[in-house]
Amino acid sequence: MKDNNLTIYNSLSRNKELFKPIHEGKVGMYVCGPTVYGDGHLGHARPAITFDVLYRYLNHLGYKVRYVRNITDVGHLEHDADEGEDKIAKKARIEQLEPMEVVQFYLNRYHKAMDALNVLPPSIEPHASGHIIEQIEYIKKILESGYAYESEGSVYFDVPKYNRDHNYGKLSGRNIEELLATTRELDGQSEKHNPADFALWKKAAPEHIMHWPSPWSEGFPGWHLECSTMGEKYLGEQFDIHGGGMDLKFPHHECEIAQSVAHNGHDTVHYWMHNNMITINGKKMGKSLGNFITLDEFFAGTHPLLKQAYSPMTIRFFILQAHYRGTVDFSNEALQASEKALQRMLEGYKRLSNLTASAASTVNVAELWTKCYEAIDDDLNTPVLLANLFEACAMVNRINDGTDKATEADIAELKRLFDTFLVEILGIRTESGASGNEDSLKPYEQAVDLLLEIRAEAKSRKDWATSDLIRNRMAEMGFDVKDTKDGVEWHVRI
RNA sequence: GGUUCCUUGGCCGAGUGGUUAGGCACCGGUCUGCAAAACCGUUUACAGCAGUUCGAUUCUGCUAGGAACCUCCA
Repeated sequence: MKDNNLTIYNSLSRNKELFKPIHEGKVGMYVCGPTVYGDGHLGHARPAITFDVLYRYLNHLGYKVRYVRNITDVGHLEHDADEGEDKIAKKARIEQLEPMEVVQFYLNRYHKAMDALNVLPPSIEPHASGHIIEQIEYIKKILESGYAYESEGSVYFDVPKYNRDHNYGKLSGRNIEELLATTRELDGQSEKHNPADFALWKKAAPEHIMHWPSPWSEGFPGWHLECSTMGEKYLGEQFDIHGGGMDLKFPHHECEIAQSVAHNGHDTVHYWMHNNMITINGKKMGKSLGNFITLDEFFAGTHPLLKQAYSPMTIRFFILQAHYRGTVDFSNEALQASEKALQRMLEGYKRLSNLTASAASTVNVAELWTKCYEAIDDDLNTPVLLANLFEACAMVNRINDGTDKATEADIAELKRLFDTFLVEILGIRTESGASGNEDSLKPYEQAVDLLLEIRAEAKSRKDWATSDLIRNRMAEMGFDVKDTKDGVEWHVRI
């Protein structure tokens, strides 16, 4: 177990706080996952990567982490549908597919994209549809506590009543009393007692495809219930970290807090973390605005707004170059800059293996270690961590050029620095996606070396035409070939 | 209308009451068959106004512009 100096910005206190787990040596974290009725877009990559880095870092520190990320495959009502039709059910009907077929289709694609981005799978990935019984039990208990009421086969959470005993709005900073006072008269005929009330259980309309039996009606669970239920089921009545996008703060997370308090009598989550949005032309990239670019479109370069394809690692690097609590604006220019920056970093990493050791060092590697830990400890300041790693890169290059010297021990420490922070914690892949184990890559590498031998031979005859042909054609295939004073360097662009 | 937040050099993007962010691009030099990379060097900042201060990009207030949430959203 390492010393823990990790500070986390807690949305609840609006301050950076030193991270202290509830149970010594263990961390429970829950992150709101995707609703699987469409392909994941760049915005979905943000929380996945942000909390992947947190997960990786907590593991690095020696914690035993249980990371739960849910799959929403039921329960989100569609606003513009009169009957409160389930989004997944609606899409299924349009496409003449079983709802679960749609879920599975998009879930598989989501997993594939996450894998490409080198996002580690969570410990548990529970589906809302697989926890209907738990959600019904959860509702029963809230009804017993008196903070919910049944109405026309649906069950609603009684926000005004809850707010009299507790503070509804403490996470999002909303003054709910004003809201209650101003909106009360407008909505007299609703089955809700108050417009601010939200559904825990919703009676299904006859044409609604996904529904389950319950004590109140044939229906489906409310919008916010799954996270409270599954979080508690897998992490307990109290756990350490709950993450998600900033757009979920209200009402989703606020409702979660209310549900949990009504259910257990106390708060569940110690640290609330929210990643900011990715914007496009200054506006949030989102499903409802229709201004999103899917991850697959980025990888293939097929969207009209894209000037080229961007590799998954470029996307990951791009996201890590900004702090998770700030917005980050999409543009081809920014992505291209990230692509080049990533290449620079990877070349430095690669060079590390071929450095020549000296008797004494002119570099200070220990200081870099300290600075890297300080950066990640400071509320996951990945841009500063990357800046430090670029400093390490420059160090490697200077040692390579002979402008600086390093002992064998320092070179090993430098290598360990990259392996720890770049590979293990930031999750940057340093090898191209070529699949297969080391042994199966051997023939391929030998073939490349052979090709470059022929080129070297051509060069020695000053046959520039042949030499450049090989280099140019290889560049088209995705190889970078560079002549250095010590020979040729090559790698596959990631 | 309510709540919260943002405005940094050509672009992206950190950070701080006085001292280098970093990346990309640009320019000059070294190296090179050419290129690329690398190294050395140079250049371009903190929206505007007022205040607090010995000193503010950093604190306070106002103005302008922009965003998120208040409805499904990562």
